Amino acid sequence: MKKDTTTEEKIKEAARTVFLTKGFEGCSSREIAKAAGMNVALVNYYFRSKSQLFQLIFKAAMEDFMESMIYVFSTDQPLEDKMRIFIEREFDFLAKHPELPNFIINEMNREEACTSDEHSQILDKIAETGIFNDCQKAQAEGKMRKMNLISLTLLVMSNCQYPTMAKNLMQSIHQLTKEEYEEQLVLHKGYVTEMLVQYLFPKQ
Amino acid sequence: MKKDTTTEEKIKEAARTVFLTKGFEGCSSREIAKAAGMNVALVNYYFRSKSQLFQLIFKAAMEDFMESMIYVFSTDQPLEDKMRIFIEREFDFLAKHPELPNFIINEMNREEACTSDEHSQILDKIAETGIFNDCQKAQAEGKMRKMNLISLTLLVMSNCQYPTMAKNLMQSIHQLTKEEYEEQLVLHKGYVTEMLVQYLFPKQ
DNA sequence: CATTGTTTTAAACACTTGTTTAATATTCTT
DNA sequence: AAGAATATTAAACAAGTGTTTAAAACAATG
Repeated sequence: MKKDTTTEEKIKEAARTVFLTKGFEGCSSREIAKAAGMNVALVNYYFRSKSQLFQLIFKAAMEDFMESMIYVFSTDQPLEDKMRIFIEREFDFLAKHPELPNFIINEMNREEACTSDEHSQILDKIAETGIFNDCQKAQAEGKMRKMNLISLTLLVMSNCQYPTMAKNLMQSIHQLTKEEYEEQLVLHKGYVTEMLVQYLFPKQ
Repeated sequence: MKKDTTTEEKIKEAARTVFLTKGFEGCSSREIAKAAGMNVALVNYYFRSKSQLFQLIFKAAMEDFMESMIYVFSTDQPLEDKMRIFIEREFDFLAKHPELPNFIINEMNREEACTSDEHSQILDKIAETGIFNDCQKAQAEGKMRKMNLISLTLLVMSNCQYPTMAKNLMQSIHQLTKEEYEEQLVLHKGYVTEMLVQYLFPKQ
């Protein structure tokens, strides 16, 4: 009978934390095995190679990365409210998974990174929520600033993700403790929300 | 007599390009030597160790990273114009050095990264331009939205740097060629300028 | 030219890397 | 309980890692 958490899953969990904090090149198979309390050979026994294990983790991370967006977009609310809730949730999510954006962006920059074909389906999933249609409709009605999808996502992602990504840099520059910066993030979330909503949904 | 570009400099140049594109962990001493057309031993002959060479490169990169800001801030112009010019220059600079922000943020996240003490002087250098005083004055006069320095820098850096950092991710998601994304960046620069100026310097 | 000091090289060092192997332990099936 | 299938281990593999060494090539100085 299989244990409650199988060896395979233990390795996968350990691999996730190690890969996400150190990156593919920044860690060794033995480090992952050690973190899982397992023998090195077991890593390859279950996942054939470090690369294959990594691709598994990366794919899952990418889905986590996108999941929180999808939910909000699917709800039935005014666009402006959706934006507010999305930012709120995104900051919350990133507070819990602060390594995710750096991890994904870095590994996308590696040469051996996964082919680009797979990631276009992300957009499809988001499109399924109807958010993009809503935006186009709002733009046609003059309720939303006219802007293509790329810039729209860029504006939102920039302001939500960068503050988490640059945590150590900002702490170092401004001489802040971990706690002080986390407080700052809460404050910043307010500015970001206000700024984006004002700019994307101009009044009068 | 010393050659026009000494061996030492050749290695330093090669190290810069290799480190910036692949990161400290992503490359080997031999790779750097090869890129410089030199023997491995020479790297350590001139720089003692991979780590010491890296710290040299990192420090220089950090200064490049900050340089473009300083200049604009030192000029004698209205704050709003400074902001516009800064964003313009920052996008230009990042188009020429797209690896810089990712490099710095990543290496800051490594455990063995340089101590945080050194980086606080960055803020001092920026402070010397008087930009922060100008901001406080403008805020006191009601010409600029009240906001602490951290959020102010975060807003600007987020919107300038993230679009470059997430280049591969965005290209992949939106199925864009390198050239298409670069065009998009020019367009996006306009949105960012408009949004930040409107939000930071509200009219009426 | 001989003798310095400096620069460059090939080779070696000990160690870590990803991966495989062959033996052992454990679990499952009958 | 016996045998087959699966899971786990320690050990080994070749290749690559950062770094050092000792000898060679070079340049400068007397």
